[in-house]
Amino acid sequence: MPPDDHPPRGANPPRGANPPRGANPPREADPPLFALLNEIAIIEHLARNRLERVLPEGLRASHFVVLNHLSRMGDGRSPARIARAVQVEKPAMTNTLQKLEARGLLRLSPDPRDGRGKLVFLTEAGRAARAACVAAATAAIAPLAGAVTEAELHAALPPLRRLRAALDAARDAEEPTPET
Amino acid sequence: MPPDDHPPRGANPPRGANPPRGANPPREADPPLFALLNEIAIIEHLARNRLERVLPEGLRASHFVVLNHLSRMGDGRSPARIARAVQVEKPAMTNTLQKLEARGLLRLSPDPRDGRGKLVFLTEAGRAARAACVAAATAAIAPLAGAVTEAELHAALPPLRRLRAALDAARDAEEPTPET
DNA sequence: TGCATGTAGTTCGAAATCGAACGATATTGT
DNA sequence: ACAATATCGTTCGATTTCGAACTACATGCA
Repeated sequence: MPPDDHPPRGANPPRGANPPRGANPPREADPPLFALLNEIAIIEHLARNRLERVLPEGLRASHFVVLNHLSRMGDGRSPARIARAVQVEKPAMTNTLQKLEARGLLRLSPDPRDGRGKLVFLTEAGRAARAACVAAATAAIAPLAGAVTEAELHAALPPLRRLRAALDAARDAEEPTPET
Repeated sequence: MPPDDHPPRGANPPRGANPPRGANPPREADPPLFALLNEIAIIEHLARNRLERVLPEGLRASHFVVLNHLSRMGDGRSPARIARAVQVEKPAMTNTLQKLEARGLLRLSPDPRDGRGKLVFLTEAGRAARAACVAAATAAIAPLAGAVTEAELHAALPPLRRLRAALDAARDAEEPTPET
């Protein structure tokens, strides 16, 4: 969701000249939840760009997320489970895992308990790459520390977690289409 | 930036059996700013999916953002200016505007004051579509109102705006590579 | 047991986004 | 006036993402 701008007090419809039918003036502001999601969309976009700039060559944010997930939550998990956890669809996870395996950062083995399934394991190179990514990311967001206080972070996190949970719940409650 | 999961207290490395080399256990938690950006990434992802589900057929979040921007900030702006405001690259904006023009939601005319430029104007259908989108989006996020209080929203917004500004500034300060 | 249904991972096609590069026009400096 | 430089919108190629559909295997129920 590429983001919108914030509303400067007096927007400037191009003055002078008259383009076909003329420019129309601005309108009112957004409701607070709208504004919040807007800001979140912008931040996500900027943060992802910044992250991918400092990541090792060719590593994408989605790759880092998988490495980080496996490192933090433990590996030996199935692709489907990882996909659900990091909120991407299965084909995207297939693609991501193939790229990471081609780089030697993880290994896929068949699940001995489920003939359909696979299990994902980090290699040593994978753990090292994850550590390098974390270091790079940490350095990249260090300059932002001055913009927000620790207290604000701790205050903002719980509501955002609730918002996330509500969005998650709202999504799950969308499948049935009972007739009549 | 597809998101990571939150760390449940005792992660469960698949017990029983021994897959090739065995599953490795989880690690420690993330620093708060990390966690915040993580949460933001998840929320953005879920919110965008939810938004696109309720938008009129074929309309994407990026399209809505442009319609909303023009309606709120005033139209008669150049594509490049819109692109900067909503944080997408120029080719993406070209694509978005072409799609919207094909739908008759806006009109592109040459800039009388700049032979290179164009100016973007909303059509009546465009304003109507924007209103419909806003209504749909408002209805879509209504169920989330219970998850976060108005006070929390107002408390969370200023730090996020500062974070956004810091990210924006950090991005601009990345171009020069002065030698020696 | 046998069949229906569900899930795992993959393939396929469509769409969006980005970076790089290009022609056209503006602007700036000398 | 004229060259150097910057900006505008676009095209191109590569990459990612998604939804739908497919095969293979699991699980539940008669």
